[in-house]
Amino acid sequence: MQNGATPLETALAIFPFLANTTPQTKEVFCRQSEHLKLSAGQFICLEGDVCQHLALVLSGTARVYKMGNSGREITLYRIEAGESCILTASCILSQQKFPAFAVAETAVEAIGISASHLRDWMTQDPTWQGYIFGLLSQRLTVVMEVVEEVAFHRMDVRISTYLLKMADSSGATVQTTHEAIARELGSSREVVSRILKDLEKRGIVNLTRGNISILKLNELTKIARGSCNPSPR
Amino acid sequence: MQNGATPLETALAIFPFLANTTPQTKEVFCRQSEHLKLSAGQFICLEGDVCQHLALVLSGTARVYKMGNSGREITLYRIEAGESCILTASCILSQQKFPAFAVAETAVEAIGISASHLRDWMTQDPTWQGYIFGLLSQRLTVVMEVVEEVAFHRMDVRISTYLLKMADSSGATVQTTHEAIARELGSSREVVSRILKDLEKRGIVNLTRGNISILKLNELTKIARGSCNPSPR
DNA sequence: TCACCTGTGTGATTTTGTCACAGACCGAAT
DNA sequence: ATTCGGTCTGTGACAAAATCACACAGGTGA
Repeated sequence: MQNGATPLETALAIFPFLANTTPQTKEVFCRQSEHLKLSAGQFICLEGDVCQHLALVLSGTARVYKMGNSGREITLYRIEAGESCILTASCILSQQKFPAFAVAETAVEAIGISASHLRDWMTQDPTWQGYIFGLLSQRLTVVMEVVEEVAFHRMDVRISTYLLKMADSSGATVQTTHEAIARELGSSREVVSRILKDLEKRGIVNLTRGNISILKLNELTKIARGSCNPSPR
Repeated sequence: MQNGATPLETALAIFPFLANTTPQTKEVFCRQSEHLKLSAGQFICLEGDVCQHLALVLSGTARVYKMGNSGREITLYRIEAGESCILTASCILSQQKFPAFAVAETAVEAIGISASHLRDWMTQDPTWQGYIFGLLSQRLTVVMEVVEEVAFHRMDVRISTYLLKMADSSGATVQTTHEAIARELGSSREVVSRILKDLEKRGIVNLTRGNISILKLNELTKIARGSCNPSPR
C-alpha cells in the first residue's frame, strides 16, 4: 500500500468492482483480510496444494505454469495488479487441488481473503461473482490459446511472437535468457538457442549474454505470422 | 425429451440446479427456451462466432476443439448431458468471439436460452451463477491438463492413455480410426498409425480396420505411465 | 588468479510432423 | 460377381524438435 492512503482506498483504486459490493462486504473485506508481501521467487501455490486463501494482487506479477516430469515448464498466464489467482478461487469453491504452480515473478503485494469469506461472497454477492466469473472466463480463453500455440505452431514462430510481445513494451531489445524463453514456451534451452542463433545468422536479431536486440522488426513479424502459410485446409 | 414427461420435468431431471432457482426463472425458462435438436456432425459454434444462445445439453455429446491452419485438430473437452457450453456463456457475458469449434458428436438434444436471459439470470440468480461457475472452473482445469499433455508427454504415452480411457467403458476393444485419435490428441494420422503399428509388433494391441483391441493391458498401462520415468527433477 | 556459477554453442540421436504415395477394405452400383 | 469410389491403413523420405552430452565464454567473489 502507498503513502497516506488507507488500505481500503488502495484496494478500491485497484479493484474497482469493490465499489459495487454491499457495505457489509466492504467492511468485512477491510477488517478481516490480510495484507501479504511476497518477494520475487516465492511460491504462492504448489501443484496439489489445498488452497485456504485467495490472493488479490495489488502490485507485482505472478506466473502460473505447469511442469513436466523432466523439469520442463510452460507458462499458462500471468496475474497482474487488479487480478487474482482464480485458479485458487476455483479450487476453493469446487474443493479441488491446485492443478499448477504459481510463483511471484517480481515482489508481490496482495490482499489475502479466507476461503470461508470467498465462499460467502460468491454465494451472496453478485458483484464478487461477476468479478470472479470475468477472470475465470478470460483465463480459459488464454489457456485455450496456449493449447493452440503448443499444438500447432512451430517454435521459430512462437519465439518470434514472444520476442515481439516483449519488445513493444521496452523498445527493440529484450532482456532475458534463452532458458527463460524456454520456460515460457514449454521448450528446452537448446532449441531456443539454436533458433535464436539462426535468427542472428539471418541478421534479424543480435545476441549478447542475457540480451536479445531486434534488428529487423518486419522480418520478425513475417516469421511470427507463420513463415509457411498453407491455405486453411 | 422423453415419453410422458413435460419439458420442465425432463430439464429438472438433467439439470438438478434448476430446482433451486426462483419460480420466475423457472417459469421463464420453461416458456421462453427453445428445444433444439442437432444431428451428428452439425456445428454448434464456429471459431469467431458471436454467440446469441446458450445450449444446455439434454442428451448426446458435443466436442470442443481447436484447429491449426494445416487442418490438424485437438480436442479440448466434451460436453455431456447436464452440461452446457460455458465457452458460449463466457462469450456472451464478456462479449468475446467464440475461440474454438464446437460440433455435435452424436445427435444432440438441447435447450437453447437467449443471451439476454442468460445475462439476466447471471446477474440476479445465485443458483445460475453457481452452475456456470462450476462448469467454467472445471473446464479450465481440464484444458490446463491438455496443455500439460501436449507440452510434456510423448505420443506413445498419450495414445496409450487414450486407449485405456476408451477401453474401460467398452471392454478391451476400442472402435475408432487412427485419424480420429489424431484429431483427439492434436497429432497426425501417420504418427498415430506408426505408433499403433509398433504397439502391434510388440504384441500389445491388435489392429483391424476401425478397431483396436488391447491384448496386454498391463504393458499398455506401463507405457501410459511414461515409459522412461526420470525422477521429478 | 582461480574456482565457480550462469549462460551459450553445437554435434549426435530420437521422436514427431509433413509430404507423397500405395495398397487394403468395404459398400454400392452395374 | 465385378467394378468403382470412398475410407482406412502402411511406409519411405525428409524436416523440425526434444534430449543427451559436452565444451566454452563471461562474470563474481574468494
